[in-house]
Amino acid sequence: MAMLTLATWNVNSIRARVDLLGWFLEERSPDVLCVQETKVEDGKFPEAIFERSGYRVVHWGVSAWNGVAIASRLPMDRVERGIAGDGVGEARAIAATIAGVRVFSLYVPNGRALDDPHFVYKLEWLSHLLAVVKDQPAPMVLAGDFNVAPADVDVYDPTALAGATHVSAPERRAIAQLLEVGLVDCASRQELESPRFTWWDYRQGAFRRDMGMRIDLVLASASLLQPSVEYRVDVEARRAAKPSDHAPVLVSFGGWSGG
DNA sequence: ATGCCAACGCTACGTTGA
Repeated sequence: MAMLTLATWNVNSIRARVDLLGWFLEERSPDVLCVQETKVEDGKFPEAIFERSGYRVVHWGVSAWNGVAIASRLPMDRVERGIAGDGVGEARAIAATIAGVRVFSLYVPNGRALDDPHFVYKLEWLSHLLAVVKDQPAPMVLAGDFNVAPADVDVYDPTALAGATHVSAPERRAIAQLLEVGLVDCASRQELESPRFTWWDYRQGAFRRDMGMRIDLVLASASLLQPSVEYRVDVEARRAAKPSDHAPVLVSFGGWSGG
């Protein structure tokens, strides 16, 4: 079988995105889709969206906040909720093994402000993630909304964002540490024509003005990117009616094949 | 400094998001 394509998408409520998600699965048809911010409890999760397009799906969510899922056309093994696999705490991580690759769908805490206790929680959560990655044998893929723009080029205006979350040194250090233990930021191989940003605020016509940030990341074991990799941001999904404020990111891995 | 938009929930406006 040919290379596998993985997508990640913060849908900002899966029930509000049923039609657009159905379109995405049919038109883009990734082998694997990592979803964040489903904002729904497990009992009300709309599994049928995935099943009618030929996907199986695993989800961890609670009412209203957070919520993560992985949908796959291939079998999923060793499903674990939470980055410790303990299924406690906020529903921000779910993992499964697909065709020999450990896949994580991640929704990193926002942080709110640099002097907010939630920011400490964000850094601790990322530190815990690093420990999990160090213990996890390659190959793996970390996909999701990291709520960190790794570099100044990943935001529309670094000056305007000075002092804000998502761009601070400790947050960027946490991402750099993930790269130091063997993961590669797939956007570093992006096609020139792909838009850079993955999130644009709903307000003030930010999308039209391309006032965005790249905060949705796909970090993968280096072996998966050989002999080839393709990366793109699906800006059409952000341009659609009733969009999420995030666009999907799609990565095709030459070093990952199923079946 | 705030609202600008969107989504949620014991349908009404406070909370969260980034």
